[in-house]
Amino acid sequence: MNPQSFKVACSNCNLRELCMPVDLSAADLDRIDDLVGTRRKVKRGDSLYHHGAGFSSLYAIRSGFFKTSVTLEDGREQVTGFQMAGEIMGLDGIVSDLHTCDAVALENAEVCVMPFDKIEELSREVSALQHHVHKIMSREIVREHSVMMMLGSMRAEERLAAFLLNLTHRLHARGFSRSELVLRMTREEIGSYLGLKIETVSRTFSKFVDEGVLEVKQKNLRILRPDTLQQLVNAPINC
Amino acid sequence: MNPQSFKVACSNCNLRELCMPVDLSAADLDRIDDLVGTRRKVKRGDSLYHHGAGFSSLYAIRSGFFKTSVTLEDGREQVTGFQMAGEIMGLDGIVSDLHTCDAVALENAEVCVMPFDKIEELSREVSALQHHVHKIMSREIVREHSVMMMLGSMRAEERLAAFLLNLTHRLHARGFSRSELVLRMTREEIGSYLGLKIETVSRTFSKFVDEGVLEVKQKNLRILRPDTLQQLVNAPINC
DNA sequence: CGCACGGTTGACCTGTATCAAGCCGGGTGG
DNA sequence: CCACCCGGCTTGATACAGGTCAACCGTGCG
Repeated sequence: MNPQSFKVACSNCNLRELCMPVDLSAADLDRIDDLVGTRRKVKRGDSLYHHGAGFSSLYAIRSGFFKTSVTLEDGREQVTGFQMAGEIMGLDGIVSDLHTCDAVALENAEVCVMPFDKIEELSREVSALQHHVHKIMSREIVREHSVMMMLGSMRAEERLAAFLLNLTHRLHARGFSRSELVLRMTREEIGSYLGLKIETVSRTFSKFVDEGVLEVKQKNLRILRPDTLQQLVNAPINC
Repeated sequence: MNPQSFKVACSNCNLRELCMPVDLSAADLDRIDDLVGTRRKVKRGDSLYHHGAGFSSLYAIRSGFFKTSVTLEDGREQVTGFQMAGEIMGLDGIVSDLHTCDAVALENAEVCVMPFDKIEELSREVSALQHHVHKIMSREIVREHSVMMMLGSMRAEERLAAFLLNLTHRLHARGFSRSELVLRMTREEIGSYLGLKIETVSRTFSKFVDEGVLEVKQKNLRILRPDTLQQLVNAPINC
């Protein structure tokens, strides 16, 4: 087999529109193909990087599903996000050249490794890429604002509703169903992300089922009444 | 008076080491002086920008104190941060060219207005600036992780302790006392930031006073036993 | 002087945590 | 192929941190 066929190339990657700028000239696209040095497979349960490790690259998820988390000295873990295909990981490492969170694969995954010095170098020459990098970081900041809103100002039901809507929204953008999904994380990980204990997550799922909003069969969910979830997210406090 | 004396210049700004790269050549420093188009004064209570407004610039705080917040449709406000001299605001606007949060001055303030297209242009030529911008955004992401940890996994006392240590840490970096500080925000704003109600914030302050950890006289605080606060948090303070 | 606003404190309530028991489904080994 | 086990999940009973409601206080300003 021709070794060329193994060449990593963004230009023919079907996730390109998710992780790369859209309006590139053919010449720029060619150069961007060089961004991805290698690919890396990560087995379910293994970590892509962990806190304290040196930072050198950003990672674009080609397939699979990750969680990122930070940990307190006493062992308390806070899940800071769940990442899926087309999303970029590793931004936390830029500021101090050390990763500050852990990234663990929740299912077998493959990522494109993009050395950050290469990204910076190419960004200086391709302004569309430069702006794209800025947007990715800004998007992450804005996402975290909404997590802060969830954690600081919402009740358990509202947090879970917001979480489910966010997941389906992102899955739908990747061609999956709007109403059916498979959770890749445990109830405990959902709880950590939402600032809730596992029992509360479970009870809230059950409540949604009782109300006919959701069908739950282990990790398989079907959203029967997305409108009800949506109302919960921006509902007045005493409903 | 010579109009030159009014020229905005980072090169002779005493906050430069806080908001600009440290190791610039004289030539690069010259160019960076052009980044700041204008300065803008913001009166206490006024907003620097608000959600929905178009994005065009980042802002470096020269003096004063700000809060940033996001708001739910039903009016619930979540304070996402407090910003002081030398810190950069406006990063939330990059992703969609619209601001998604409000920035309100908690005391009369002055900011340096840095048009973002200029920042990008100059970043392409001065790699130290480019990397600095990346670091600022990454730092904000990491900061928000620790807020998520606070909101998701800490109890009221721990949150307030973490908040106070973070504030004094940043104030100390600006030459202020490690143990005495003046709160520029209300108890309600602290509560919003920490995901607590005003009564809980007040009670927790009182508890710290009872325990001899803190002296509180309205907005004036004196930290008597920083070690006790540190133990409560048992985590390194980032940012 | 008196009002208004931010803050404190007390009494009580409730949403979520905690503790505990049991269930379910998938994997393993006999 | 079944029995068992184990990890993830659910459910119930109870506890408690923090929320809610309400009264009051202190300071600063008109």
